[in-house]
Amino acid sequence: METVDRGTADRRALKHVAIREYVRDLVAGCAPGTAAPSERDLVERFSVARMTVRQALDALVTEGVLQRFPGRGTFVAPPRRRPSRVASFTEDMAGRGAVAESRTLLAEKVKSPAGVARALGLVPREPVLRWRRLRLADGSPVCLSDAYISSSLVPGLLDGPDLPDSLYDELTARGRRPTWAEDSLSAGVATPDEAALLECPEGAVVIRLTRRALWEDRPIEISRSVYRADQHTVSFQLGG
Amino acid sequence: METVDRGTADRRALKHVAIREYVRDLVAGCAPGTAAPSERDLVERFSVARMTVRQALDALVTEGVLQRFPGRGTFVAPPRRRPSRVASFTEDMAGRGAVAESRTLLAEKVKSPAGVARALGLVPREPVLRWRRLRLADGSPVCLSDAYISSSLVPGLLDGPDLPDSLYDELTARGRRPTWAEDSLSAGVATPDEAALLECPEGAVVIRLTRRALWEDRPIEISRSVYRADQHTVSFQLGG
DNA sequence: TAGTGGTCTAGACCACGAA
DNA sequence: TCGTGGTCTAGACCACTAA
Repeated sequence: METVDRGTADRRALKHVAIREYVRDLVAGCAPGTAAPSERDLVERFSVARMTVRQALDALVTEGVLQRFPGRGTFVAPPRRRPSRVASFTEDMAGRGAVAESRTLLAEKVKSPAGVARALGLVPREPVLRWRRLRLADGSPVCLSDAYISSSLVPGLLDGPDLPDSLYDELTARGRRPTWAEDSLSAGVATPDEAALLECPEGAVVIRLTRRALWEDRPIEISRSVYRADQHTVSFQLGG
Repeated sequence: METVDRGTADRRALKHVAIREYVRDLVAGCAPGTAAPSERDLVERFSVARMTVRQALDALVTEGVLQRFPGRGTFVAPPRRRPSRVASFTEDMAGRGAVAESRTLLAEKVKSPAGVARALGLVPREPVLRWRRLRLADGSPVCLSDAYISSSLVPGLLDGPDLPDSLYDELTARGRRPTWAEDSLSAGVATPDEAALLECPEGAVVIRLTRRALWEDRPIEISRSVYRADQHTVSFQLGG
């Protein structure tokens, strides 16, 4: 077979990407079960080989946007139930229709305590950022959080004149948003200090949540949070 | 181009599947970073077109078994961090190295209460299975669970002479294992009844967990469980 | 029977990485 | 420079579904 194509790698003009995005737009907002264009339709419309169309549709099928039925056609897939993503307090509150605020109690570079160093995979006493905050939803205290952040991955995070509003927004902006996390949850009662800050009775039931978050398999944040149990429920979705 | 191939759909002999499984076996147990055969090697070995090899490798890349690096080659991928799967109490305990047991307190077909009917997507008063159990780990009481199961999806589940050991094993055997679930978690104190069964002081801190589990987008189980907080921590993994 | 997706061929040129 | 993966062509036959 003779030369067919310069490789089409003219950059920024990948055909399968163009087709994929065309179809994505086309079916955006369509009800599940709506028919997508057939592969041969797309071949004609874009004047490409069928393999190219299939490459485009394969991506959408893998993403869960489309579903193929041999002999029938390609259709908009029903929305996929997904396991929970790693969410920040701010996002968690937004999902509940509340506005998150926080009051910084402590923001400093410290020598990592042994437990923190182990969890973050650092040498003990290696500097880490510690950020302790009281977190509020619609103005009332919900949770007390104490986060240790691996400073080598986000240099200068707490150095600016203003502290970031949201840790995860800041990590996202730096391309360091956690890609995976493990949350461990237990219940107990508030200590006097916790009670004072959370404005609840000493001995009130609280939920304690420890998070270990990784970015690309590298530990980036470990935090302990204490929630007033009378004002908070933790929900999460599990995959099949 | 003339006829090349009978379609190869001779059944049970899909080339890309054969190649995929060959490569999967080849790299099974290999350390992350180990080189996989190059695409052109596989083309020669199997005497197929390169597109066919790519189809095979695409599947393994999507699965997270392999990673491709343009210009370098294809390599065994590092193990992927995954979000939590829907686990049963039995599996949860096994993961902690404990043996799960249970004592059935109630197993009956009842008219669904309004709340349960709503959660399971049933008509109120439509029959559902109710299964209330005390659950133990290595012999000591850990949790009290009360599950409602949509009987139309698993007819006769509690009718046999013996009750199943594990609800999820039984659902799995019937091809009805939940594919997705949402767990909601709160904390509180034990009621006198709960305290008696869990063998803990009245007023002890407990974790309350509600699960709504779906099989193929259809609600199949809703349950409420009460855990002794002094003996239990709930962990879950979140995806990126 | 016509149309759909599933599989496959036998080439091609490209950009990129390592030597 | 050579080998790798990334992209693409212009066809082909198959099984399956719906009319």
